[in-house]
Amino acid sequence: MLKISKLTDYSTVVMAYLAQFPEKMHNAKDITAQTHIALPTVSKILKALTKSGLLLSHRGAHGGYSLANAAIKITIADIITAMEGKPGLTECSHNNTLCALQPTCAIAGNWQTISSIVYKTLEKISLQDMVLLKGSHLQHHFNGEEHIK
Amino acid sequence: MLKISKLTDYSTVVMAYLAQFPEKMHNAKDITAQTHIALPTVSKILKALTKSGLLLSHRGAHGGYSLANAAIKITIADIITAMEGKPGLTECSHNNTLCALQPTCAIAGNWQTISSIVYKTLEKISLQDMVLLKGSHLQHHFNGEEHIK
DNA sequence: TATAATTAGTACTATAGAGGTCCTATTTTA
DNA sequence: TAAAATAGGACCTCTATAGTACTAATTATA
Repeated sequence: MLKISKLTDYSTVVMAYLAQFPEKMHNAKDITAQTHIALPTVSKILKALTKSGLLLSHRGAHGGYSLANAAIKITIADIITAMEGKPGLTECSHNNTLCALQPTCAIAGNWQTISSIVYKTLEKISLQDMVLLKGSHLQHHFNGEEHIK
Repeated sequence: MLKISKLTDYSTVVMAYLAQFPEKMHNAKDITAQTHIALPTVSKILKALTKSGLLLSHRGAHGGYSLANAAIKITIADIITAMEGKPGLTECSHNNTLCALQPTCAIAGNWQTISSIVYKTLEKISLQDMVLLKGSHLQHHFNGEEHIK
């Protein structure tokens, strides 16, 4: 149902936690304790986010992870992209050659457009929005700007 | 990667085809021939869309399917909802009780908001947009309205 | 009224992908 | 040198999706 994966979902939880103490270094065990996500899962997420450049890692004793950028510069779109690759609603949103229907499909171009609209929407929501503003404020944020017309 | 399912994707192709000849009745075999989607799959899709009220069906000889409403009244959101249920980006977008993290999850409310923003975006795109306007026009349609701010 | 055409409904199977776990190597601090 | 962490895979299990097939019900028409 137009879902992001559970891992991606968890990633936003983890990122949101890290964003609350941006200057501090957090190790996987610490994050598990705070978020109640299983340790191996947290570990997997942290590795993926690091590889994509959203987190910085530091090995060894007193090592851990921290945000690579300010929370206001990191968007929901960034997190989804890091975990799942660039989002596209359909196969043909990226790769025109994959779909067998392509030659007769009248609407392929539209899906690329729609995907990009959704992506831009997600790019407008920062990690900071998630953490500081909490639910209702985010709502006003968008309503106030007449985001959806 | 934030995908809709293949069946849903096909559904939009089928709906778009039907919308090109709204007054005519089309049977499953006809639609298969035109869209190049396998017959059993087309059949499955047509049944689902009928059950959700997007299509009207007529049994027996010379029976078939036709749009239940004008193409301009049917939105992409309608089609996705018909095939997959109301879209929500995360588990907790609908059901607050499902997620084990809920008590400590700081961002659940935000996902509900974001899901609803995405949904509203998809509600703004009609089947008519898909069929008549074709790719580039749809783009202008949204750019012109400064849809994404 | 019989027949052919067509949808309705249900049940089944196979496959891919997601989620989750664990092990070993590497790096860094103290 | 030892302990504390992350890095990087390998691996397993389970679920949901996609696709298929079969039978029943309905309708037009000859």
